[in-house]
Amino acid sequence: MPEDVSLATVAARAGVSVSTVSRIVNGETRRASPATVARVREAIEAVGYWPNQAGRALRRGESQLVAVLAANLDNPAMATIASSTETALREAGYVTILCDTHDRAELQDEYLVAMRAQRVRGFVLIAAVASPGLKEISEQGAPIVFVNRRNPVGSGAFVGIDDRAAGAAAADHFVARGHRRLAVVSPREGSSASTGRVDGFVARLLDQGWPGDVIIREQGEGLSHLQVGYDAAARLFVAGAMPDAVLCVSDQIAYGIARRAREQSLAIPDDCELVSIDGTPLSRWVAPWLKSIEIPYGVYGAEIVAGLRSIWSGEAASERLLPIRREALSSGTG
Amino acid sequence: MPEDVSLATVAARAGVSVSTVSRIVNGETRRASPATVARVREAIEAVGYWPNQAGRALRRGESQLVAVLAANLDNPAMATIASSTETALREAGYVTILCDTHDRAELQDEYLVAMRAQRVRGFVLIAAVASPGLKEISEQGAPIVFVNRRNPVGSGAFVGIDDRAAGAAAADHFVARGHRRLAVVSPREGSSASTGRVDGFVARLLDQGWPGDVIIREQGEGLSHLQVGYDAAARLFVAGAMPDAVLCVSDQIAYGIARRAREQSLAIPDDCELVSIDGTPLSRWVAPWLKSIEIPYGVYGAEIVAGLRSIWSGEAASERLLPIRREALSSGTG
DNA sequence: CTGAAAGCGCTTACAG
DNA sequence: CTGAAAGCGCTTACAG
Repeated sequence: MPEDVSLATVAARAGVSVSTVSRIVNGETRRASPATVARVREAIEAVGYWPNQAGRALRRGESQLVAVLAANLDNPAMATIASSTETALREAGYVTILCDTHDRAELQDEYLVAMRAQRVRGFVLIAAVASPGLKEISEQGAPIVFVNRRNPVGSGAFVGIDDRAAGAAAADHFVARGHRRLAVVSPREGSSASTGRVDGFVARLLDQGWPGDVIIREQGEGLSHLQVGYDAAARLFVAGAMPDAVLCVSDQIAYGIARRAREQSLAIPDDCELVSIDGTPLSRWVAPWLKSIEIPYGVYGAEIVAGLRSIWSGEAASERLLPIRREALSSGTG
Repeated sequence: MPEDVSLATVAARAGVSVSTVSRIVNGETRRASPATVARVREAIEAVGYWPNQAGRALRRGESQLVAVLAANLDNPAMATIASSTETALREAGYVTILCDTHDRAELQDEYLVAMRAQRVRGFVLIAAVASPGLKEISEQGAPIVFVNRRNPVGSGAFVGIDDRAAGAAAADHFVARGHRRLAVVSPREGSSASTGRVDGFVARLLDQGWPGDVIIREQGEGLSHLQVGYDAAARLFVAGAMPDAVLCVSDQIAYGIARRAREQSLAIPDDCELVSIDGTPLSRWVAPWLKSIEIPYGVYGAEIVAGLRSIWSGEAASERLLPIRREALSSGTG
């Protein structure tokens, strides 16, 4: 095991005090003689010194840890966001503690408490669920950035897309393609993201004078969006009432619908066009028939870090809406 | 922000010393009077005390942090392992620091150094790459569990499957199905897992007297296994030399091959059967044509924690080979 | 330009 | 049954 090398070890070897070593380690080299700096650096190298972060955290009263709580890492979109956040945090000098809440309120609270005990510098909540603990810490003003789903029990900094605009874009696409019977599928327990997308979709159609009864709003049950789509499609794909086109609020819902379509020998996209608001890279490989309004997951990390920084510097909670990409709508197989 | 409540706060409120509070917090209640315990517990509750982990780590000389370095969280199998590890560690009282090394040696080393500075209690390396830093810490005897890929620069505890046996099982399956022209696709830069699977597959066929020249060993280039499969399939799918069946060392390779097949209007599995060694849950949804030898990712977490524990208790590095499931081979569409 | 000293919050022998 | 004290490794005013 790595022997523990402390400031004192380095100081002894370099023949200086720990204060001096500490300053040099922290980059305060200008008020030390070049000779001392060199000697100390040599000693650091020689003994393989790395600052003990526990000591530093204790003294400074804060760690470099940031807690990222994700609802479900088995969801590729969530995993991609988590990964891009982790990368951006590392580049900014922070260390990511990742927690998978499995979309469960108690687990989320358990993590919130544990992370507080770690004195984390901030929280990133990817698809947060409502919970007493969340309410408490968000009211206390803990530094939290909400991702994809807005704070379900209050307000706060947010990183995501303009969900209503994305829904409206899908509506425009379907209208342009001449579809007549439209549906939208979302999970029964709707997050702010889901409801925003559905609402934007429906509102745009109503605005254009569509009769409400040709817009099917189907909701699905299930632990995963895969299941949600599969469940909803069972009610959607009934003879004589097939929709021409379906908006799926996520890629995984589209996968679930497609599975049901296969089982019922329906052809996607010939019998029914599917469009999602998501567009994860994986879809291009496993679901070439899926058209998507793309969410720029790759840049989430940077925005999330920017959000944390703005909170740390005392600015008001910001709302960062990233631009969606509609190019993939016009290409593809459909 | 959460005010910092320390042992001293609790002690003052309960009218006892910090020593007493500390003992009670740590469950050493038997040598304290019931009245005191009750008073302290009330005080803890009242002020919302949670032990500062930095203080505890500093004093104890070790944290409850465990570093999990994964090569690529965008790979669903890796994300699933990471998530199951995180869950198992939490249940065992540890906190997971997750790092995505993007399969890059320098990044892996950067993380290794940073995690050492955090005084993590152990490392979990999912698909480790060879790097100088890894060589150093593994030689120093740091507590490391290698997952899926064995230590590329030495030895150490391992959690994974019997790769050769899995390859052999695929061979048996193809033979039983009466296929004549067989192929196996793996990444060019092979990990211990890939090469083991390929070797086991080929060895079993040679054992049974197959001529070596009807076994195609194709390797693909690419950052992801998706790309690897897509690349390899370009050379595999040539008129007049089509294989009857292809073993893919991962699901993602199969997805890549399937994409190429679609582009060339080949029917999977009618023109060519695909079998993978992986069997992630997602495949059942997006690739129903894929048969798999299933790796039990769900139980990896528990085994990894068991591996860490055995290292901590001073036992010799263990090799934990989890049972593969072959049931999915005989079902499915193919 | 450099060092002695205090103190962050915790745990743990030790004394009583 | 309980408390005073030391010390984990660090940073930072303060003194020189």
